[in-house]
Order: sequence, then structure tokens, then C-alpha cells
Amino acid sequence: MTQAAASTEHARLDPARFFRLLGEETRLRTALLLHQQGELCVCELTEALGVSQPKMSRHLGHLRDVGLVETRRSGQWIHYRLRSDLPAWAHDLLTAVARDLADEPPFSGDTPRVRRAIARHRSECGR
Amino acid sequence: MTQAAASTEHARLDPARFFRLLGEETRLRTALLLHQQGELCVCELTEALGVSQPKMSRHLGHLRDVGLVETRRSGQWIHYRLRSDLPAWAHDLLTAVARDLADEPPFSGDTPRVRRAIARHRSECGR
DNA sequence: AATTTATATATGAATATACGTATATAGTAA
DNA sequence: TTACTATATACGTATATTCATATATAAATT
Repeated sequence: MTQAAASTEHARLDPARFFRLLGEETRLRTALLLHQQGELCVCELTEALGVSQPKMSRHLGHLRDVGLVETRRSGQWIHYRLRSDLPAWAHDLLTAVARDLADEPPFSGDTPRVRRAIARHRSECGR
Repeated sequence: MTQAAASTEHARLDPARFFRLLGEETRLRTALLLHQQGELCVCELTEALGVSQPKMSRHLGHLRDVGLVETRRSGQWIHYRLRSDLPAWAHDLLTAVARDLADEPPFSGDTPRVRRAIARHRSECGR
């Protein structure tokens, strides 16, 4: 199998597949929150976006499958972040979109909600 | 009906819908060719992308429905171009993607093919 | 008017996607 | 071990998307 290769370089990010990925609002909002916040655990995203846990998990799974995000486990929590080795076009695109869409709905409401979710999570769960 | 409004300002371009639109390879290639060439008629696009006429027409219809392109009829030909009043984020995005993807497949092959298609069309059809 | 060319749309089948609900896995704590 | 929390997956269903084929519209030409 191609496991070793997959872990070091990622399968070339297919542009059309990448756009299809961002074509679902929950995933687009998730990508923008990750771009903005750096790293978020599933429960923070679930709360910030107001979606069910399986729905959040499934969409994160898609983002992972296509290679947009990577994960880090810390105890019971799994933290998601944008892959650090995204192609330039993907990174530029997210930056441009985040800049231009951050202050219009539904994205504008996500920022305060994710901040509250982070605050709550960090205070409730030690540190 | 909202005809008058629709013709002057366009219905706010929904970001997720916009991405879903570009999530289909034929439409993504089409959008990049229009960005690159400015204006193309259906037959030029059909030939450049090597797709069937109904398929090309349907995808152009989607691009039109979402408000990414506008058309101009000239005799029997209908010329498509990107809308001039796209929101900044959409325009920036297309520019960034065109710049970064132009020289990798399948986009890299489209440029020479569309040039040939344009040359043939212009020579065969007067001027 | 009849024909030809360019473009658009309708129809039906195949496939893909999203969602809710139920359940599985894995870590933590008791 | 048992119980609890966080996250992931499976399953069935509803809906959306895509395509090929056939047909419709509209301009140009004869």
C-alpha cells in the first residue's frame, strides 16, 4: 500500500474535488474557522456551527479524505487544523475567501460563537 | 416577477453555491478559459474541452444561473464571458486559481486547444 | 418556405451526496 | 471492570447531480 507516501506528501489535491468540498456550507464555514483559529477540536466546531455531532464528524472526515486538514489527538480530543503543506493556490484561495467573507453571514456569526465555544471548552476541561 | 432587478444587479452570489459550481471539472475549466480569454462562444468552448454540445450547454447554463457569467448574442453565436460585476472575493479567487493552475493538467492542455478552436472559428466564419 | 447551423432544453437512468438515527471505537475516570 | 465522554462510522432514505439521447428554438442561408 501507499501508506508511507501518503503520510509524507499528500495525494495531489484535485482542484475540482477541493471546490466541491467547499461547496457545502458546513464545510466552508469549518475551513474558514480553521483558517482563522489555527486549530480547533471537534466539540468546539460542533458547538460553534450548531450542528449535530455525527454531521460535524462526517464533514470533517471529508475534509480529511481530500487532504485539506490534518489531525492531532490530545487525550480524548481530536484537534483539526489546515494542512501545513497545502499547495499555494489552495492556501491563497482560503486566505482570500476568509478575508472577503469573514464579515458577511453566515460566516460573520461564526467568529463570536467559536470564541465562546473555545472559552467554554478550555475552562471546563482543565486549562 | 423580479426580472428588472435580476438584469441590473445580480442575486447575491452565494459562496457555497459558487464553490459547488467550480467543483465540476468541465465548469472549472470553462471558468478558467473565460478568465483567460475574455470571451468565447459555445462552439469554441465545446471544441476546446472536447465535450458534447448538450453537455457544454448545460454547464454554461449552470454558470449563468448562478451568476458567474453573462452572454452576448452575435448572429447565431452566443458569446460567454465572466460577469463584470463579480464580487471581489470571486474575482480574486478566479485570478489566483488561474495563475496557479494554468500550467498543470488538465488546464495546461486547454490553452492551446482553445487557441486553435478560436483560430479555426474566426477563419471559417468570416473574419 | 425549407434547410442548415448554433444553442438550449426535456427526459429518464445512473450515480453521488447529505442527513438522521443508531451504534461502534477509543480514551478517561471511577 | 464499569461507566462516561469524545469522536467516528454504518445504514437507510431523501435529494441532487450528471450524462446520453432526443428534441426544440432561433438565426442564417438558400
